[in-house]
Amino acid sequence: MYKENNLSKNQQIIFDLINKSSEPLKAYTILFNVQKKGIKAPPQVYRALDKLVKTGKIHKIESKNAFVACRSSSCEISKATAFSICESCEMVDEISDAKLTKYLSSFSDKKGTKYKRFNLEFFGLCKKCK
Amino acid sequence: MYKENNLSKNQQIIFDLINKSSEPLKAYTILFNVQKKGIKAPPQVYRALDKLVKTGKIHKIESKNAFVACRSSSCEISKATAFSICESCEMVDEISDAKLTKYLSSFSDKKGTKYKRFNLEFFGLCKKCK
DNA sequence: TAAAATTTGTTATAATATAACATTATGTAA
DNA sequence: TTACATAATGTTATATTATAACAAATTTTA
Ligand SMILES: [Zn+2]
Ligand SMILES: [Zn+2]
Ligand SMILES: [Zn+2]
Ligand SMILES: [Zn+2]
Repeated sequence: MYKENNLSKNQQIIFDLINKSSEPLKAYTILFNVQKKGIKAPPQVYRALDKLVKTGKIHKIESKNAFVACRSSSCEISKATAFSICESCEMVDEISDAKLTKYLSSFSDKKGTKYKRFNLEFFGLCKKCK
Repeated sequence: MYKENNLSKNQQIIFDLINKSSEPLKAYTILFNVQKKGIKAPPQVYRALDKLVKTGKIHKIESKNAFVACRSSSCEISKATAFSICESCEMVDEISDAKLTKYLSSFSDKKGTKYKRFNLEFFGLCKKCK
């Protein structure tokens, strides 16, 4: 049962829910929505979320404590994530921009230190809200 | 009493604590440390933190739910924040890099949308931990 | 000095996340 | 196949982070 893809039962249920959602989902929203499928307690949700984040299938929007499915090819197992967040309607889009990714991935600070991962969150108004 | 600077009593107490700290402080760590000064309950801390964030005196490190004093001149009331975060020792430094700020402040996505604010968090190992 | 805006104090509770432990399922290799 | 290791699950309880709601005091503005 677990061989066809690399997700376990709970991971698949939770990924499917996040993946079909048009907006970021919070852990307890997820919990309420999967209780009918037998996932009853917070640790089951958080464990699946942790794994999905680790494998890059989803990302956490840190400023919202919410999760979205990865829609980008350039984030490469979550080493380089960028999002646009609407301050009015809460919409979140993953930004896939090769130049931006390259610029930030190769960024080094004044001491010459390079970083192995970054997360960038842009805030503003989306098209609908402008 | 509130005229000499623009901070109220609780705001000043909490700002002083964060400002002299070498690491990000969490709200309940702050609460514990200011109880001897008469700040006894979470809302008092969170209200001061909200105001300090709004006025740009401190920033929230979203990935850590913790707060640091602003050390940059280029973030201009928190429109453009960037941090380096050590994954080992939890150290956080605010990055002041005019080119980076300019690049991201003028960034527009594929649809031509510009954003009015961003927060960037870099992760890696600091000098001590390498 | 009166009105408005801000800050404070306080209690209770909501929302987010993890610890700890027992059990079951799955992958690997002798 | 059996034995072992690893990963996933189920469950209860609890820790951590954050806000609601309301009353009172302080400060600012006019
Ligand atoms: Zn992605
Ligand atoms: Zn919007
Ligand atoms: Zn700053
Ligand atoms: Zn370090």
